[in-house]
Amino acid sequence: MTETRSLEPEEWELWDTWMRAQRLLTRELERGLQHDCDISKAEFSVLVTLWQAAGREMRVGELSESLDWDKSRVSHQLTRMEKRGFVKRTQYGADGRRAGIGLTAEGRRAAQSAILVHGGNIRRHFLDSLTPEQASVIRAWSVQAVDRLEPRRSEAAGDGAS
Amino acid sequence: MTETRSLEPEEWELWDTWMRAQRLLTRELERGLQHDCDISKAEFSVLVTLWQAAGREMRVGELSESLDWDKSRVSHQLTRMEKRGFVKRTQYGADGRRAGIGLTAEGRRAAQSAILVHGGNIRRHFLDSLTPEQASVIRAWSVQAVDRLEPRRSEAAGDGAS
DNA sequence: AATCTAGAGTTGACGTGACAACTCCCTCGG
DNA sequence: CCGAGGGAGTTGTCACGTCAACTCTAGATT
Repeated sequence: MTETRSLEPEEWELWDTWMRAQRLLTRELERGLQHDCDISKAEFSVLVTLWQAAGREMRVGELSESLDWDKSRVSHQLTRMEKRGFVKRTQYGADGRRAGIGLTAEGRRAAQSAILVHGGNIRRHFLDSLTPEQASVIRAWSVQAVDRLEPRRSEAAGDGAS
Repeated sequence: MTETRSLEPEEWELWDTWMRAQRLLTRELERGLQHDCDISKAEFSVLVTLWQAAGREMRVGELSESLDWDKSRVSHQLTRMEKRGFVKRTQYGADGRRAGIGLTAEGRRAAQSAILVHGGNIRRHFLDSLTPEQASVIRAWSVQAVDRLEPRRSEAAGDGAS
């Protein structure tokens, strides 16, 4: 105990700088999203996921699984987005109350435009700042970290290429 | 504009995986902090910053600058932490109302223990997962990103070492 | 069939974070 | 002396995120 020493200054500095870089980058991107598309990062995530479902309605559980969000978080987010008119909850079965989630016309419009704009921002702020070597190291570390930290989804991660 | 093409699938996948890794890692660390030390990441940040001031009282503006947080965010956080008994606001001048911020005894205790425990968690979950090459690439990218995204603080980053 | 239970979804409470409006005091210019 | 302006902090509001408690339905048990 007395000499756990926690972290060496240089270790702490690596951690701190890395965290700071992430925070700055995500903040910048979120600001861009808000400014250019008037939607939040959370809204973007939901829009993209539903967009990728290509018109098919999703269930809350599917969204939750796919986004790796708590179900209640998804529910709260859907409530907010329903108020904004981006998504609608529909009845699933004939009698039951299970909700299917679909994009409204406005949701589709917002999703399409946001994907373009935000994609461009990601390229400008992140991808273009990486040397090929950095890209490959970061990719490798990320895959390894996700693998280690995310028990399920070990296979079928959906990464298709390479 | 018409053919921005947004992102290639492989670019998108790099971005997505990286974000996912970050999210998983920070979630894990935050859970550890909450579970082991019963404090949040935000509380930890404030405690550490005040701890590093070694007893000297700080001003809200200094905290805000040092954490790179909005001043109102600092103020809200201090209100909550004052309620929990971690910090206290003291009068600064003889007559004025400028507040100095200091740790309470309980705040000092919490800070000390959290720095140890959390440091260990950072090592286990992050530092130990890095090869030397990954560490150096990530360090380089982070420095470069912070430099690009954080106009002020170009020099005198305040972390002491190198 | 009556009930138990597991799963899906919702709700409420609360901490977190961003932004804008506000207060207070101090200083500067008339 | 008075009022304009500005810096430091605070407060309000709203969106986001987590946890625990709740509701409702359907399938399982008896």
